[in-house]
Amino acid sequence: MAQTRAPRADAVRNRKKILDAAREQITLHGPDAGMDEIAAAAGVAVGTLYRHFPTKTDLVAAVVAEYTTHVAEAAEAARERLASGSRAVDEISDFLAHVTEATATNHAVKAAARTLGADPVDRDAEARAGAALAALIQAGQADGDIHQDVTVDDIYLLFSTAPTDQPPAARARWLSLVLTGLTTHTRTANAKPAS
Amino acid sequence: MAQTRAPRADAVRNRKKILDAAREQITLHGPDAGMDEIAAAAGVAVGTLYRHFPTKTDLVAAVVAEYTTHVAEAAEAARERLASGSRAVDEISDFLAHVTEATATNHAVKAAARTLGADPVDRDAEARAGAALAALIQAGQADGDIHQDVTVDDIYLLFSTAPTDQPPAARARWLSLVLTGLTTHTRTANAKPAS
DNA sequence: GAGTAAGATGAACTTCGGTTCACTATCTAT
DNA sequence: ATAGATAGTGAACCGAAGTTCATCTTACTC
Repeated sequence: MAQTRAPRADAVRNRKKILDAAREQITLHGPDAGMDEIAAAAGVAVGTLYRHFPTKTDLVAAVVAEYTTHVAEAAEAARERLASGSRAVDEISDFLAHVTEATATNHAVKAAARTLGADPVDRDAEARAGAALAALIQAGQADGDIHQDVTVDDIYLLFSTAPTDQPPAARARWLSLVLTGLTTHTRTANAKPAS
Repeated sequence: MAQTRAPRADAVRNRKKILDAAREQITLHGPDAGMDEIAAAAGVAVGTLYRHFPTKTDLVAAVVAEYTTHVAEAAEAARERLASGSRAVDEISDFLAHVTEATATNHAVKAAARTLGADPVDRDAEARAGAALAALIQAGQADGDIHQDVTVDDIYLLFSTAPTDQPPAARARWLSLVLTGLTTHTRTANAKPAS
């Protein structure tokens, strides 16, 4: 049952070009980025775009999936680092800072995803991220740095609303305020974690 | 220079009907709510709608303005209550809970405002809300309930991203988490303020 | 190096929703 | 009661953006 033969080389190349262009254009011009614009940016005709992604919704979903995978990998990397003796709170702080940044960049992309139908998020990647995050939280609680009642859902809840269209300074402040609610540290301690 | 004579009675009536219908339809069907739909819901023809609001953006802006005014009034009412001996933290908590609720309801409206051009927010109402909020924060800090470094901008920053499409329980949890970052209280104290 | 299936092209089509405007109805000042 | 401005009506207009498809190209197979 090995029927579907390998995709053509140029098809693979184009798929990547389209995905990159889509991310870039949507980030730049918001959900209003037209299929024509994206195609042009990718150096491809509209028809090609539709061969790879039958609908605009599918295209955006694919872009979001890339992002989700990225977050999952970051979470798992943070957990790995625990083995090297790093402190869980610090890893969580860094991870969340990273996610906040990434989310800010992908602001428009996620907005576009909402505008169309919020879609089949990559369940697998989401699960991996959740597992890694749970381990980090547990470690942090064992250290006495994270409030006992904090759950993975809390993190999701807070970061699903991370400010995206604010300047970097505001985003940093937001992160600081939110972390105060999760950790047992005072605000200054958050800003300058023991090195 | 008293030239513009009083608007006709039916015009005033229709304006209100349109505003109500717009809020309702946008809340219901999101930013996609068509001008035709809104007009129909208001029991009016499209043309009438355009007489009152030359563009869809203007219409949405007007709806948002109503909301802003509402928030400003709530903030001022909270400040008034300080005179009656109520505690500032509690007033702030209640106010923020109220805003979170109101924002959840107006979720789609604000989304619509973004989709079109984020607009001339009612500067006056915003200023009034800011002044009232500043007074509340100051009082809370004097009581020792609110962290010294908290500012009005912090509140704006946090609540500009209040979760809107989450179920009530999640919104309550979110509020609790965020308040922990603002007050000197522990989480349980927030949930059950001294009566 | 043919032959052929997979892929690419882009002009044209369709849909959809905001907006217009010539016309009619209604209110209000005299 | 009447005039005339003010407001309301809704079919038609228009442009934008997603999507299709008949045709041409190109990469892989034997």
